[in-house]
Amino acid sequence: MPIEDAVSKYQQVAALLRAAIRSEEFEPGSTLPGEPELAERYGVTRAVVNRALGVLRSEGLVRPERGRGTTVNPLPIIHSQRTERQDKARREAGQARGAFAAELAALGLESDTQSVVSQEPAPAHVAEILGIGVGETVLVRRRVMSANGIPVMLADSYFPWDIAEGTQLAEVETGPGGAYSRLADLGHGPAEFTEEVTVRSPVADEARKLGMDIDQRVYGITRVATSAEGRKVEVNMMVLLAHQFKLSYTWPAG
Amino acid sequence: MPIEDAVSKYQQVAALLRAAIRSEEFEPGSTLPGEPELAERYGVTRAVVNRALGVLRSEGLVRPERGRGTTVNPLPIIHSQRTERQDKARREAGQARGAFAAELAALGLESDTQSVVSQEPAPAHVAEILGIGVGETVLVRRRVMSANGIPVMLADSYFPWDIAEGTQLAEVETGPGGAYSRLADLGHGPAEFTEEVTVRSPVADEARKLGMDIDQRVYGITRVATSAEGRKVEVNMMVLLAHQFKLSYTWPAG
DNA sequence: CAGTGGTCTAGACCACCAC
DNA sequence: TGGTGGTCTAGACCACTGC
Repeated sequence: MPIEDAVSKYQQVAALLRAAIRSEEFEPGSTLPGEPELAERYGVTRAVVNRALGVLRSEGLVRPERGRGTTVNPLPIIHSQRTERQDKARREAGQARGAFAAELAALGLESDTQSVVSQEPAPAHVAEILGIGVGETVLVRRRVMSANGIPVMLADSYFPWDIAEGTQLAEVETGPGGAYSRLADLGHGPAEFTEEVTVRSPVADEARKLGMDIDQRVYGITRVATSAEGRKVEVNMMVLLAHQFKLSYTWPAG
Repeated sequence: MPIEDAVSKYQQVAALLRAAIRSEEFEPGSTLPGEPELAERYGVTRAVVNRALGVLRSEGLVRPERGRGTTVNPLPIIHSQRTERQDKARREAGQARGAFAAELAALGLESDTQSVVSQEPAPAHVAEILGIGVGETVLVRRRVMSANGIPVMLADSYFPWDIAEGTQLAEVETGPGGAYSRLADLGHGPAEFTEEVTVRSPVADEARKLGMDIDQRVYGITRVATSAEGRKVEVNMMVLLAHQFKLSYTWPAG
């Protein structure tokens, strides 16, 4: 029995289970023994096991479900190349769906994107960035991206209405090269990108859409695309499961 | 009494306390009422209040301390301009301590950096990136950065020994413009940077150095600086309190 | 229906801090 | 020494799943 003092029991149980998962004693996608059995195995009460599993759950290692048991996260960490996405999208024009699909394919994962396009009044954050009035019309493209059927990312893009109106940006399929190629066709090709990254708890709506637990964390990423003329031509507000992504950025020395 | 069903009590208590903190009913730096008092106020047991505070603690909103009470996080979110740090450092050559100090000054915070320089065998990650053998000598600069006396960030920089040996890089004070200026003086000025960002639980050592709770999260950022000749001239492994930082990146369209 | 995990209570013991 | 938060037990009830 490796259960000692000085560190709390639930932390020790969490560490043991974490090690068992990392060593693939419990394989990705498999189901752990029930909490009562684990409690007996480690000589603690079920409350302690439950709390230990809560730690692993918050880290995204396991997903406990009432009635079904606790399963090990089947997905590997996705490496998202933030500064190469737009390039890739262009290079692969006509081929796959773009950067997200390519990044998943590199891991042997299936990708899926559900898109909804609509015309809406601009929310305050977006209006401020785009330099328009709150409530003025914008084009919104909302996407839910999944890996092997598991939703891992939300992305809501906002375009100024005077640019997007009546163009292919307002269609579900944006065509070869994606939205940035259409912006370029329209004379508003992005020349510079900015991303702001925070880590936070999900709001209820995000947790529901991503099928995640409230004690897990998300990246909130806001990307702004600026044209050569200095106009903000897109605001993309993304929400990613924090434990599921590695982000990488490359830039030249200033 | 706004305590209802459908959502768990501890989540409701957490939401009420979160709202009270955000509305500055409890000001930054102030101490909350004790758990027994909060339990009575909300009509729940102390266990529920304790768990609710655990939620806020994991979000970095409060810091409960045994014997002392629970205080509200006194620090605002620090906006870290990742792609402008090197520029700034050069611009302000001779003035303040560089990007970190400038970012804190913008928020009216005091900055402090504790540095230790040593000569060590290269750990595996670092050796692989620098293209040297594991255990070969590297110069290591370890820093603990604090805001208003509270440690918020660790940064360990590794330099190839053949570049750094006997230079000002091996001194505690790197001089005007910082380490990157010295690399440039030595003919190894960085031409490109890459940062990889993950979010994870802190290891015990990191949690101790940062005075944080184990259920909070850190950014793990690995920055690699590459010279014009394509040589990796620095690896900087950073650990930042995740709830305390917003990261921003700017880059030109490819 | 039996088994799962989620939550809560009541009570307890402890380490720690300030006085 | 009294108050703080951290943890644990024992037991209970519940929502949910799958048979």
